Parts: sequence; C-alpha cells; structure tokens
Amino acid sequence: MNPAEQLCVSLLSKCKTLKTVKQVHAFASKTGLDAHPFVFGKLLLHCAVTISDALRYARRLFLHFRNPDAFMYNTLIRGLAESDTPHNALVVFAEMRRKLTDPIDSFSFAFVLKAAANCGDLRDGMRLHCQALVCGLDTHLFVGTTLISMYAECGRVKFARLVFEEMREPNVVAWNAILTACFRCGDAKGAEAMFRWMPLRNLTSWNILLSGYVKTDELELAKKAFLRMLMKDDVSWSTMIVGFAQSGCFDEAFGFFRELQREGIRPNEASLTGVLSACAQAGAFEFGKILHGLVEKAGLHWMISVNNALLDTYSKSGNMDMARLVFERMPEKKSIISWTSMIAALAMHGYGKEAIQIFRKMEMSGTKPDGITFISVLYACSHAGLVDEGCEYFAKMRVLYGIEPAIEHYGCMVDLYGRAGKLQKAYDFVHELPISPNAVIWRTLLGACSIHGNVELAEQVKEALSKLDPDNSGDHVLLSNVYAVAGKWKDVAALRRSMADQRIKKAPGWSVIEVDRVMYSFMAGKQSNKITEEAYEKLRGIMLKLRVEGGYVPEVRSVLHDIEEEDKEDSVFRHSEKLAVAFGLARQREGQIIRIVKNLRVCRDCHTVMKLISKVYGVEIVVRDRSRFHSFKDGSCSCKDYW
DNA sequence: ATAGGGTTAG
Repeated sequence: MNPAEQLCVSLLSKCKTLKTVKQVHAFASKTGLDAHPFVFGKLLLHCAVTISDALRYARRLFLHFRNPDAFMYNTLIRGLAESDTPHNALVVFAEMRRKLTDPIDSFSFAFVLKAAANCGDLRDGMRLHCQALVCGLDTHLFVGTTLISMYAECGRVKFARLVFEEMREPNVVAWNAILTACFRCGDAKGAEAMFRWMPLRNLTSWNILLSGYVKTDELELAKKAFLRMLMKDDVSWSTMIVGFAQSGCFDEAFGFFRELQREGIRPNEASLTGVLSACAQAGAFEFGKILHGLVEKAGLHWMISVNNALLDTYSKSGNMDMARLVFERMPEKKSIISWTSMIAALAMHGYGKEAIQIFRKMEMSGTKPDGITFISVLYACSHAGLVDEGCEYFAKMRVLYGIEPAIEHYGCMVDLYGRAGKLQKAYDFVHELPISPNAVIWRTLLGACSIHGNVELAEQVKEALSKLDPDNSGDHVLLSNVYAVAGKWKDVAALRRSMADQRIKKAPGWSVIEVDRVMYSFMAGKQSNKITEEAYEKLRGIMLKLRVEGGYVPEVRSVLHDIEEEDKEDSVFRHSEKLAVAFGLARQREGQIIRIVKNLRVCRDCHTVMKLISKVYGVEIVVRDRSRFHSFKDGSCSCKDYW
C-alpha cells in the first residue's frame, strides 16, 4: 500500500458513523485511491459492518466484488451476525461453502456460530457444531469458545460444559465463556464455583461475576465483589450503575456515578444511560441537564441509546420541550425504543392525540411496533379518554402486526373502559378474558370504581383481590375511599378495624422538590423540622389567600377516616404535595417553574388547590404523579381534570 | 463483560 492508501485506511478506522465512511469513500474514489479495490474494499467493508445501521451499505459494496475471498465473506458474516437479522449470516455462510473451495477456517465458524447464538436457534447451532467437528475445528480455542456461548444462549449449560471439557488448554477467554454460560442459564452456584476454580482470571472475569450477580438480583453480592476488585474499568462501573438503576435504587446508582467521576474514569454510553435512567426515575430535572452536558462532553450525543435515555429523562422530569428537541434531532435512524419513549412521554403529559400521531408517523417510517409500543399507545388513549381509538388499536395489534395481547394490554383496556366510566363494559371485558386476570387487572377495575363511586362493583372486585393479593394496603384504602365518597362511614370504620387487625398500614405519601440543586422531601403527618415548619407557615398564608381570592372550598370527600369536618380539612391540608408547593413558592425565584415529584397520585383537593395557586400566584406548577404529569397554568391543568 | 421504552394503586 502506498502512503495515500494507508491514510485512507487509518481514516476509516476512526469512522464512527455511516456518514463519515461515505465521505472517505467519496474522497477515495475521487482521487483514484480505490484503484486498488481489493485492499481498499476489504477495509471499507470491514469498517461498514462494524457500524450500526451501515449494513445495507456494506451489502451493496459486497456485491461490487466479483470474487470475494474468505476474509470478505467472514467480514460480512460477522456484520450480519451482530445485526437484527442474524439469520442472514447463516445464509451467507452456506453460500460461502458452495462457492469457495478453500477449507473453512476457524474464523468463519466463530462468526457464524455467533449468528446462530443470536438467533437462539439450537438446531442450526448443532448442525454447525457437527460441521466444525468434521473439519476438526471443534476443540479449537476460538471455535470452542463460541460454541460454548452459542449453547449458553440456547439455554444448554450441559452442552456448553461438554464442549469446555473437550478443550485441551482453555485460555482465559474460554473460562470466561463457560462462566458466562453458567450465569446465563441460571446456574449461579455453578458459576461461583467456576469462578473460584479458575486458574487464570482477568478483569473481564470479574466483570462477568459482577453482571451475573446483577442479573440474579444479588446486588449486595455484586457490591462485595466490586469492593474486592483491585482493578476496575468503565465496564465494572457501568455494571454497578446500571444494576442499581434497574432495580429502582436510584440513589445508589447516583452514588456509584459520582464515585466514578471522582476516580477520574470517563463515563461511557452504558454508565451514562444507566445514570440517566436513574435520573428519569427520580425525576431530577437539574441533574438531568448536567448529565446532558456530560454526554456532549464525552462526545456520545450521536448514539441512539444515549439519546433515548436523554429523551426519557427529560420527559420524566417534566420538560417536554427538551424531550421533543432530543427526539427531532436524533441521529441516523430512530429505534423502536425512541418511538415508544416519545409516545409514552406525550401520553404521560396528556397529549393523547399527539401520541397517536407519532404512532402513525412511526408506522409510515417503516418501523414495526412491538408489544411495549402498544402498551404506550393504549395508555395514551386511556389517559386522554380516547375510548374508540383505544379499541381500534387494540384490534389492530393482532390483526395488522400479529402481536398477541399480553396481560398488560388487557390491563390497559380495562383502564380505558373503566376510567371513561364504562364500568359494566370493563367488568364484562374482565370476565371474557382468555387468561385468568391478575391482581393488577382487578386493581385497575377497583380504581375505576373509586373514580366513579360504584360501591357494589367495588365490593365484588375487592373480594377477588383479597384472594389474589390480600396484603396490599392500597386496595384497602381504595375501597375505603369508595365507602367514604358514598358516606358509608360504618363500612369505613369496619374496614379500618380489619386493616388494623391484619396490621396493614397505609403507605405514606411523599413529595420531593428540587430547589437550588438540593432535593427536599415532604411527608404528610407528624415529623416536624425547620423545613416543614417553613412550608406550613407559607401554606397557611396561601390557603387563606385562596379562600379569599380564589373562592376555594376544601374538598374532603376522599379522606380515609370518619372524623369531624374540620379535622378532615386539616388532613387534606397536610398532604405532602401542598407542602412542597408552598416551599417552592417560598424559596424559588420568581417566574421559575415549580416542579414536584410525588410517589402517589394527586388527590382531588390538591389538584384543585394547584389550579388555584397557578392562577392566583401566576406561577406554573408541574407535578409528576405516580403515573403521569399535571401541568398547572392559569387555573387549569394539562390533564383536563381527567385522570 | 456494561445500555435505552411499558399496565394499576395508597
């Protein structure tokens, strides 16, 4: 190769996107550098298949070569194996065997086995195993290792172990493969033993141990192993961050991320998506913006996964404008996750119609929706009162896309009917389900009864629930609220007694507000400190002003206990979201949006109060519920009082 | 070896 060709090659190795590959390609053909098409073509192809979304381009290039050799076939097979159509790799492999007379080398087997593993097709995998055996390559280090992974992917530890035992001198990579295989097939004990026996370990072995623990929900064990590690890399850190984020412990995820930064480790795409997901769960708006900055700084803004996480974080922390911006500026092709996240985001913020529009756009773009997409669409319909549309899409998912509805989809339908007040329809729907309803289904129905005050149905539903999930405090409270609304105080009292007897406690509600990068949390009830005192003080003033200027009358119908009217007033007065808003009004700069995250759903009275505050004080308040957003402005809410 | 989206409820 002459120096100019070498320059091209080194340029190519730095390419991260299809666009840059194409630029180099164009440059090369313009200056005649591709006069050496074989050398150059190989490398271009190699580069193209390592980049996601570049496969079609790679295939087209491949067709330009009349007599591709084994290396080129291998390269294409490798790319296809990693793509979302790994089966094509098997097809190309068969073609290669037909056309090439050279013996198949270990690389070909390794790549095509990878494809079989990604297909999860045991039969293809075993056929390839036999072929490798005939070629005498099955005990080859590289091939044996991929055989182990293939069997692990198909859930056959025994076969994986057999292959491993046949290998004469397994290296670390092979040991790591069998370690992974044990974890993947659910044999954690075997994996631990394997880890202890390993004659050689590297950093990867430790990381496999970490991720194995994380996947089996043994976070404490993962933490212990993590502390024992002398060397840690970004993968080790990512594993911990992601592990904690996935099991909802966002505080610990934040902790690991901060520590990673202190150690001077560069955050990669996995650690950033992990911490962003924790951020989305916590609804931490300011922190999310800081993380966005870190994404830019790390140069990872071109990655789809990172953008998906950013989109989700912005929407779940109440900033739809930024979420939209991220969505529109997404690089290359949007993934199914991008579309679904956007649909869910719009739905959560009460833009049901727009969510459906995005779904249509997705259909037109040629991306096929999956089960989760439909959950989001149905969720959008039920929370916007779009009953007909919901039914339409429910039918569509099976007829048009061949997706069989799962229990979650049925749950959405029950919610769709129930929320809209079609209780009978919802009830019939539950009785006609092809699968037996779970607690969530009944709870959805109970929620609908509570919204629409149907005592008889609520009692029936509670009966079914107490068989499936008797200890759920929320269900008792819900039924009690139905009684309270109907004025059946005796029933309320009886229910309270039985709750006390069974030691079922009502879960406390809390609200969080972020002021100057500090999170303040409020809980209804006893404990008082300087912060809550300050909030109470402000709240008293607010309520007085609302009565005088806003014509506020406390709404007390959803109070649990049979107590005097005044006490009921006091009880709703203490709700955590009111305290948080009061604190926000006291401490935040004027004109700043007051953002609150709550663990339960807002009560009717608080909802009214928020609307009034937004009008009387001229502020914008954004409250994140357990399941959606309420954006209060000029005396009305984005949910249009339908929630 | 690490990633991103989803039903109900207090």
